[in-house]
Amino acid sequence: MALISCLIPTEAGEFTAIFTTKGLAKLSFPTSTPARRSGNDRVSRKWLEQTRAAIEAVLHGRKVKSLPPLDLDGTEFQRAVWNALREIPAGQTMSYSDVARRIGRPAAVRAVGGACGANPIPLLIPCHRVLAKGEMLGGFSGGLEWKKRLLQAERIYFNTN
DNA sequence: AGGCTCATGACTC
DNA sequence: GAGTCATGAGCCT
Repeated sequence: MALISCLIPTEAGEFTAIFTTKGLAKLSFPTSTPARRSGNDRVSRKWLEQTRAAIEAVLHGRKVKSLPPLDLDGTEFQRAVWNALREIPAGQTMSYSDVARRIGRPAAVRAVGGACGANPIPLLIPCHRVLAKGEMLGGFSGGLEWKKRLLQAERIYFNTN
């Protein structure tokens, strides 16, 4: 499967998106050393624009209108978790145990954390809306600073210690 | 098959 | 509040 790496310019920097022929497979936060080559001319303008608009929406805490098709690579369990995350509306949160219950595996709390960490498409699959018990921050693959920023954009309250 | 790591949470002092 | 433990899934070797 061909992977096409694209640069998505936003006000928060250049995100890197990886597309397959079937859809968006991965999204990475801006890095200090951005990829020199981009395949932006090899994927549909529509997908690129949907991706860019969706990222901007989340950065501003607004509802995402439309997403490109997603081409997710993961186990059944991970997909179940990711699907549950996509049902969390902007401005709302769930705890890791809430998510575990939601997918019918109430004891798989830690595994939910693992699946969140394996989420290939942060922001658009809103793993930042998953907090630990007591509105504690928990973790974030892109770094806690990003998680805080995204939560603040959605006016979501969280505890710090 | 076994061991190790967790973005957890509940429990003990 | 620090220490400890059960726990499910994933990723090694």
